[in-house]
Amino acid sequence: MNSSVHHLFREQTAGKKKRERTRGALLDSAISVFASKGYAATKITDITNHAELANGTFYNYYDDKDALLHDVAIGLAVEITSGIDAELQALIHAPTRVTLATARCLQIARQKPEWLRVLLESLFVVPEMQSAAVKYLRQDLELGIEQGHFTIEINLLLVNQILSLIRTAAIVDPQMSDITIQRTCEGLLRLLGLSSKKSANLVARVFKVHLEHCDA
Amino acid sequence: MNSSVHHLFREQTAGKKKRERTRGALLDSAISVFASKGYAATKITDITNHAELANGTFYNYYDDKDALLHDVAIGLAVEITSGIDAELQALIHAPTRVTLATARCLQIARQKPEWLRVLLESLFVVPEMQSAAVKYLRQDLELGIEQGHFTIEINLLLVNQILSLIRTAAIVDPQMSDITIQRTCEGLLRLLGLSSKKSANLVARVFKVHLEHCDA
DNA sequence: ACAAAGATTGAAATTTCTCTCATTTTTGAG
DNA sequence: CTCAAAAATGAGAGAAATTTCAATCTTTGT
Repeated sequence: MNSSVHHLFREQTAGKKKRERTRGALLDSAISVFASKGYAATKITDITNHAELANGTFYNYYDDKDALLHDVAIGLAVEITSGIDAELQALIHAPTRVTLATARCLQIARQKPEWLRVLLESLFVVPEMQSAAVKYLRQDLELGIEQGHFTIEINLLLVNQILSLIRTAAIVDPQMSDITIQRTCEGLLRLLGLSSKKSANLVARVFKVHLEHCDA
Repeated sequence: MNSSVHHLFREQTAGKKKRERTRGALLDSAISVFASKGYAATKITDITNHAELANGTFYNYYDDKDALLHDVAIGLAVEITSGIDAELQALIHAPTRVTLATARCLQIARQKPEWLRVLLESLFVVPEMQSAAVKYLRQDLELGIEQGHFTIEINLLLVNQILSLIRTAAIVDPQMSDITIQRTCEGLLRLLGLSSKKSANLVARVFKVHLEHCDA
């Protein structure tokens, strides 16, 4: 049906024993089904059908849907952040770091729309997702304040406001066009205290330098 | 159990015929139950029990939960916006209008936490809520651009970003303390292009002039 | 006060999932 | 290839909701 569907977990478990491969199939199917029907509306049999497994097989691996979402979310988070983290290594300018991280995150959402949708749902079901996101962000925010770029106070509300801008992009424009990514980055920088002009300039520059060969 | 529960719809239908009064009871109970258990987890019988009606009575009024949420959301939206709208009549300074509207909206969320929680859930189930919110906001955004205060481009993404800041306040701080309201207003103004300093000053001023006798 | 229309009731049929487990099939180490 | 262990199966019991509807009660206009 959709040749662009990715199989993160099946790839990760390709060479391993049957048990791990089946688990991978369940996790990949969970991503597809959670993304298309929403977590709440998903039934266990939706997932096992999609994975072409018997309904009972699910219970050899997980106690319930929540436990499955937990593993899916952790897996996705590790996959996404490890790549972005590596790319940011050399960057010391906090606004650039934040912009690039956000843009990369949203670009992944374009290539793999299901991933971000599932991750965003997991924020409210898997508590450790929230705190992991907060931890990552806070470092760059502190850096930006030290550097004098961000003229705001760091608090839990602000961090959640930032996450909500990313969430909003995914909801308003599931296709995640370049313009949506840029506007989201600009909005984020304005939220952190940069002027409209500086935000627009920085986003333009970051796209030119780091993202020009990555268009949809 | 909770003397602070409001009965918007029962009040609205007090003098009317039985049919309308029962509908009002269902709507008020729906607000309570949706807010306390969440929309997805709410069963029809939760609502009829809360309204002290037989389970079958629900089906004399609505086909399903969605139809009920629709009526609840419309009713709440009208109630909230009409009050705020009246207060904003005389104000012509767009940033002040936006700040005051946001602050009032969040103050209502403090007094009637159930209302905002239900409204926010409805944004993704009742499509016309989204467009109604957009219509209201857009006027003030255009005004602010004309006045030279907002240095942004109006688009669907921006409007949803604004709504998401309000949503975030409700999620992060359900108590809706004054500090959360202020930070949300400030973040909103920064998102619209005001500097951190101007945002903080304006919010302080608006709270002093319009909101000083309204503390929790 | 009366009766027809309108509204409510709650037991029971129906639907929809979850979860178990005895049985069958597959796997992979020797 | 063999066979014990591992994994998968899917029918069905059980739990939890939804929905229907014939019977009953309440309202309201006259």
